[in-house]
Amino acid sequence: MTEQERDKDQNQVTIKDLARELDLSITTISRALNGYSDVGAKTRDRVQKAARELGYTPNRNAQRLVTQRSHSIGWIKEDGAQHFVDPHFVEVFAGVLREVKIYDYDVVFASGPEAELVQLFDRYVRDQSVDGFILELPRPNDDRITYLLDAKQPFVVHGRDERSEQYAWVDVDNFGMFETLTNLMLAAGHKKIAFINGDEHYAFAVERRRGAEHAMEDRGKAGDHLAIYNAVHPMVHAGYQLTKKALEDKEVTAILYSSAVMAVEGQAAIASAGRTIGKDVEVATMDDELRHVDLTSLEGLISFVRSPLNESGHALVRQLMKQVQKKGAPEGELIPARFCLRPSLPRDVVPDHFQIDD
Amino acid sequence: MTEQERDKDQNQVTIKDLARELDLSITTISRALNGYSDVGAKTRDRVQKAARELGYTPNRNAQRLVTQRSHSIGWIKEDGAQHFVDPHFVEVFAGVLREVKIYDYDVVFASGPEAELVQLFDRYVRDQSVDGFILELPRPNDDRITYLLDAKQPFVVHGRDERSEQYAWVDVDNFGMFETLTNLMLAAGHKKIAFINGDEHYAFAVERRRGAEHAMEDRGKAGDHLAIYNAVHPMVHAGYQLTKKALEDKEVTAILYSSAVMAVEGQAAIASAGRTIGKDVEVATMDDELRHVDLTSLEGLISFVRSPLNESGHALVRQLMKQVQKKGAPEGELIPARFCLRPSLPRDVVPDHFQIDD
DNA sequence: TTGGGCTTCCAAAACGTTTTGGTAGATTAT
DNA sequence: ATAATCTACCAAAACGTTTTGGAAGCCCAA
Repeated sequence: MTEQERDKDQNQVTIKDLARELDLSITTISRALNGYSDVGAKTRDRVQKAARELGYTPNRNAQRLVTQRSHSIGWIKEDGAQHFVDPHFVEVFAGVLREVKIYDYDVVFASGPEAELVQLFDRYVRDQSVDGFILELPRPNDDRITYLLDAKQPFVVHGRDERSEQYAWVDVDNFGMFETLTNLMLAAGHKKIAFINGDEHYAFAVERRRGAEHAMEDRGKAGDHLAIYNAVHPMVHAGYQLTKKALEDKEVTAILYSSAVMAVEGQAAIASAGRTIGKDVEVATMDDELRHVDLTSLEGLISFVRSPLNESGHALVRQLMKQVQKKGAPEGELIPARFCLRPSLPRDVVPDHFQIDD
Repeated sequence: MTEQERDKDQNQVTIKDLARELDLSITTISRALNGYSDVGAKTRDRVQKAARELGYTPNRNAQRLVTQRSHSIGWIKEDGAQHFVDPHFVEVFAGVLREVKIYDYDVVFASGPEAELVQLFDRYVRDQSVDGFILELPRPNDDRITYLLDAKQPFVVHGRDERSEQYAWVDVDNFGMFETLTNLMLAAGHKKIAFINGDEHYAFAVERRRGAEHAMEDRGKAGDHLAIYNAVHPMVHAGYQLTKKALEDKEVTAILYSSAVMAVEGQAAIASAGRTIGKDVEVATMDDELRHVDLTSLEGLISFVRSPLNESGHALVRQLMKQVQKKGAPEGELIPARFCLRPSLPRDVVPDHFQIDD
């Protein structure tokens, strides 16, 4: 075996090699590479140059052991859950992966049956193989949150439950967004509104319904009506089917969608009901800016509330890192939303904390 | 701070604690826990009992350092690629996550721009933070494969390129499946066949086309015709659109789909063209058994080639683990496919290496 | 001259395991 | 009785870092 082959095979160059090469102590090498001030400028440069030339990369496993930091965050998901294949999840995932690189962190991903989820978290905690956790789609009184709070582990939730004071979360203003969309439709004179919502098994969908209902109570006049339809797994083409159903009521003149995927599907149902978007029927949808959903066919015809899930992914990592690096207490972060409204809808109904794109 | 709180906070119980508690050496503890034969049966039991009771969990970071094994595999994906949100990817992902648990391995996931992918692999290799890699959708003469072969790292590819002799891969018989489907249609007397294929930017789609074409050359008679349509990003509802286009040729009586997603979408286009599935037009599709695609509406009406992507995920891990644990050389693995055929199609056309479900 | 304060370096301990190369004592074979 | 083998244990080294607690040399002020 030649020297080169050995190099390539495994013999990583270590801090000790650098020390020998430069005739310095390993302490000095370490501190030079980590930019401490107690090493002279010229030796620092010498060390860094040598490190570059010899292709030194610190061994993460040694660092992990001594610093008690893994430089990894854990993302544990329920196995077999339908939301695993949800395009929304993948979008957040992509955002997270992009953001962790800034902190030089890795993401370790795992899944398990719902009943073993807490055990799984516990193993990662005791393992010390991650420094914190991301979790999503909290349920009421979520086991996982209880465990992590108790174990005093850094974590961040995408969404929130009733204990949201106690931990870091990232969420959008689900209530406010759909309250406002409903108000917009009412203000534009629509009396019967259909709301094609998601599965109310999840907190975000409940919040959205509550927001819409609150607007009806608040601003709706006698005779105004809100009809809610839920897309429940494993309904296929729920957007199409539910729109069709909604339009059986001929008096419905406005439709709200909880997801752009459904809005796109609804388009065909509206057409086949003999209605015309933007004329017979006013449409608005939540738009998470999913990459694989092309909305160009709807651009200009309907209104949007935009809040990119990518951003949520970034925010999740930032909130988690803040805790891991002990640079701040856990806090909630609301991802802003932008309203892109058709001219037919009155701007002044939108509260100030939302942005309006024109 | 009470004792309990300290416990909960961080003070993990180590092997040293067990040694002190049981008045044994740490060597013996270690060997007892790892089931070596040079420790007596009763001490072994004592140690394991104590470990359980004190809640001992070996520190992975220490193990990683000393064993030079990370017990993790790396999965690095191109950032911003459309296939990130592909439901097919998520299905394989879920399969991988389920299988790694058997080996007590973790998955670390990362993404990066295409141009930096090889660098990223290199960092993980030099880091020693993973023991091997999974990669997918190889391109001709793929950089990543070149790098990993050169670095002598264990890895496994989902799909294959022209160097498939040199590394481990998991794939389905794309060529054979579509050759057979085409033969089936020809044998049933169809003269004009439409093939709604995927994006031929990827090797699997090219293979499928080649398989179909090969059948035409081999078995087709004069006047037989194969029309190929490719779903290319960012086409929306490609299944619907391409089917519509395909049926403009009234002589087309058979349609093959490269993906069940498109077959479901095609259903509506077939209906709106005034044709009836199973009567006017014979349909067959590849079915990767995606969880979120409901095929019940097509059951019995069309034929399927089934090859669950979950299985591919499992096989990927098995092939990789074999290398990591030095239990075998890299080899290719073909995931079997099952044909579920309508009665109108002749069984005897299907080669023996495919299974037929009846 | 003495002592204090910088600057620049380093030896050694520590992180928590696994593994190597034993040894002491009991058992068996000669 | 002695040698060989087997059983059950252990001390110490190793993995590759970071961090602690100096120390040596220098400059400057008193």
